[in-house]
Order: sequence, then C-alpha cells, then structure tokens
Amino acid sequence: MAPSRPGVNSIKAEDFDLNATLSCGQVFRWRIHDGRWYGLIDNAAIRIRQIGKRIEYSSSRPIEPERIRGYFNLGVDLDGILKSIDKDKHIHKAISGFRGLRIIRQEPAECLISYILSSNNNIPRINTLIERMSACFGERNEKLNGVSFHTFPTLKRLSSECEDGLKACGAGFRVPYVKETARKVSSEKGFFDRLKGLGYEAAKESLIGLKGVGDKIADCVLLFSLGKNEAFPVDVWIKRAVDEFYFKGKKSTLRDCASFGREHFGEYAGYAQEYLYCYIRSQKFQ
DNA sequence: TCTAGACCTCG
DNA sequence: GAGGTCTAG
Repeated sequence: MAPSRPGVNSIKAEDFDLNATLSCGQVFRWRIHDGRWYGLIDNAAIRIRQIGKRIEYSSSRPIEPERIRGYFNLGVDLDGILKSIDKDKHIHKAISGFRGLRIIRQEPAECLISYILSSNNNIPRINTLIERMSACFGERNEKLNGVSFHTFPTLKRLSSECEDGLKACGAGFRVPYVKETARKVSSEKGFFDRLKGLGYEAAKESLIGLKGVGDKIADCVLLFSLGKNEAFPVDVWIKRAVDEFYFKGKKSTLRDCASFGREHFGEYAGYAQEYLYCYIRSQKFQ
C-alpha cells in the first residue's frame, strides 16, 4: 500500500476528463504546471490531477471533497445528458472525442465579470487582464507549491474602484461596463440566487439588462454559473460549427444559430455547445 | 426589428 | 484583428 501523503486527497471521478473540462474554454485562470492543474476554488488555491477514475488534489486551505465534486459537477448523470443530446452524426463524433468533459459550476460574480472582459478581446489578453485585476484588487494571495494566486476581486471592490485603476489593468472600453455592472449586481443582495430561481428566458433578460452583457455573455453566465443547461452561447467557433454541420455551409445569423442549438439539442443544449466547441477547434487546429 | 461602425489594447 | 456589445439610424 502506498504511503499516504500529507495534504493530498483523492476522490472518485467516474466519467470525467479533467483536461478536457479545464481546457475547453469555459473557465479562465486554470493553469497547468508539470502535469498538474492549478486554480482557485472558493478562494483556496488548488492543485489537481487525474489518475484514471480518481482525482488527486491538495489545497492552500482545507476544502471539503464534496466541494470539489460540486465544482466539477461530478454529481450529475453525464451519461444520461450525453444520450439526450446525441441527436446526429456530428455531435456523436464530438461526444466520442471528448467524453468526460463536464460543465463546471463557476462562481457567478467572477464568471460574469470575466466574460464582460472577454468582449472583442482575444484569449491570451483576457487571461492577463484577469490576472492583473486580481493582483491589483483581489483580497488575498493564496500560495501553493510555490505557485501564487490572487483571489478574484469582489464586486464591491470593483464597483468602488476608480476608473483609472481599472483602466491601468488594460480593460479599455470595458471599464465602465465592469464598474456599472459590479455596482448594480452588488447592490441587490442575492441577485444571482434570484436568477437561479427564474426560468432561462427571464434570467437571461435580467442579465442582458446589465452593461456590457449581450446575448453571448448572458448565455455563458447562465450555463457556466447559474445551472441553466439549455443556454447555448454562440461565439465565432460555435457559429462556424453550426453553419458547417447543420446549415450546409450557409451563414446563419447569431440569433438563428442560438435558437437552432436550443431547439435541436433541447434541455442540455449547453453540453452540446461545449462538445461542439472542442470538436470544431480540434479539427481546425489539425 | 435590423445593420453598420466604433470601441481599449496589444501574449 | 480579437471568444462582443453599444449606439445610432
């Protein structure tokens, strides 16, 4: 029997692919060093890797295994979900290529602000922007195995920060969006819980009412942090996939693309979106 | 309702 | 030009 290592926990993770889950673009801030993923969960720095049907993790502060399971959404019946979206040959291939990819349950405030920062921006720059904002305005600095993580700033902090401070991070024209949205959301206690209780359409309407939040970002927040699995965020990659696979190469509008996704795949369209995203990108990058 | 142009910044 | 949104017309 292997000697137990202090601080390292191991939990069962069936039907799960950690790498696919963390590299499919749904979440920011996770980094890989020496075969282990580093990131934050509940403001604790986490180091994690997968070994077969288990995941091994350690953390900068104690964190319940149940919390790890919850974050990676290991409790949901992925097999049932994938069966329900497996409606045609394209999604079928995507599923067989990336089986085990799960939709993470992100912290809503961080998810919302991060995606506001993503508009008209590219991924490397979004990442540095988020890191800079966290370094400047995050409340704590968590360290683990020599890797240091600043916690994501609270909405209160972002709303009270002067525009120049945010601008210095490189957020550009998104600064007023971040500030105004942070102010509005933090002024309503339980804003996200209220949205969780609403249906998809109503919750989406509330989000779109926020500055800097349009269709795509609203769908990302709904899917990645509020549990609305029918959300089908349409970015350039998904549009390419849908136009190519389902519209015979004809260019659709963003709106048509989104409603096609929700109608064709149904209750768990968001999972289909993630699998298609990985699939189309793997094709283009070959 | 719909479309075009502008928008900070630069791994 | 970038994983979009806002605003005007």
